[in-house]
Amino acid sequence: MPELPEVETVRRQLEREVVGRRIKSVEVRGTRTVRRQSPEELQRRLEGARITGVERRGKYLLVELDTGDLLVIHLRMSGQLVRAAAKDEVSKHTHVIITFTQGGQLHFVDPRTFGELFVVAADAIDEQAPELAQLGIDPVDEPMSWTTFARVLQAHPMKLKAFLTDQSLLAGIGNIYADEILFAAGLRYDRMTDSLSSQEIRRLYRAVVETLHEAIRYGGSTLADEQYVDLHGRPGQFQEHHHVYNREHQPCRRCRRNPVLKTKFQGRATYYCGVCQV
DNA sequence: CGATCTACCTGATGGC
DNA sequence: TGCCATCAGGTAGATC
Repeated sequence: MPELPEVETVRRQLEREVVGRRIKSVEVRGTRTVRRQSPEELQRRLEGARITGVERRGKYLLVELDTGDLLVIHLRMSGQLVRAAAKDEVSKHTHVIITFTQGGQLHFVDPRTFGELFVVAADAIDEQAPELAQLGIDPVDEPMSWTTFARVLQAHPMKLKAFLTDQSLLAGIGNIYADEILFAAGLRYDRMTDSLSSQEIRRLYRAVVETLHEAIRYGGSTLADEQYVDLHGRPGQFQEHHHVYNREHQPCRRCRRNPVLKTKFQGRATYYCGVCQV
């Protein structure tokens, strides 16, 4: 589900909706969502804390607390953060309910239960959450020059889609946006990183930055299963602007003649135009 | 070291 | 209808 644009959409909404609020109580249901520490520890460290900010690194959300702790949230495939009222009915797959002292709740909903919440001390995050320390450059949060991009690209010979989705090199790009970025750059998913001309490197760099920002502008992508909705339960709109993802057999939006092709790469569906991408 | 697979889950969909 | 296989935005860990 959520990749950088969806997580960033939720981050911006959280910034408006929950910063300044104090956590009154935390209810953990089920055993999978809070698995790195006991639910009791998570509750103890959250209850009474005031939220001071919401940051994002790649696909991770970092909710900053006035206690010096961070609430780290990863939505994985099917996680959602949804605002709710105490009187609202709690859906079947709601695994964590955070209630604020001023009223209102935040629900963590996740049918597939791959998503995760945990609390760490902000100053111990690198030791206690090594997966965060390993993240590469976030192309939206940490704008980089195209020469920096080129250096990272050329230092790691691999196929372009593997490069784009490697969270330790660039943080935040997943299966949808890798395909959309490669289409925008006019490059095939299986081109090698070290085979690109400097013009192609610049095209890819521009495509990374522009595609992600454009997707954020449209509130991210929601597919037919509606696994991604924003804080207010609303779907994104960027799927209407996809050029290749989920468009197998439909005409390429650039050349308007050739059908979008679908193949499998690294076990994932991969969409591309066999003519416009070289 | 990289690549390839498998596991973690529920639910939707399509073929028979 | 039902049953079974396949697939879905992600990532970590095992194995080769």
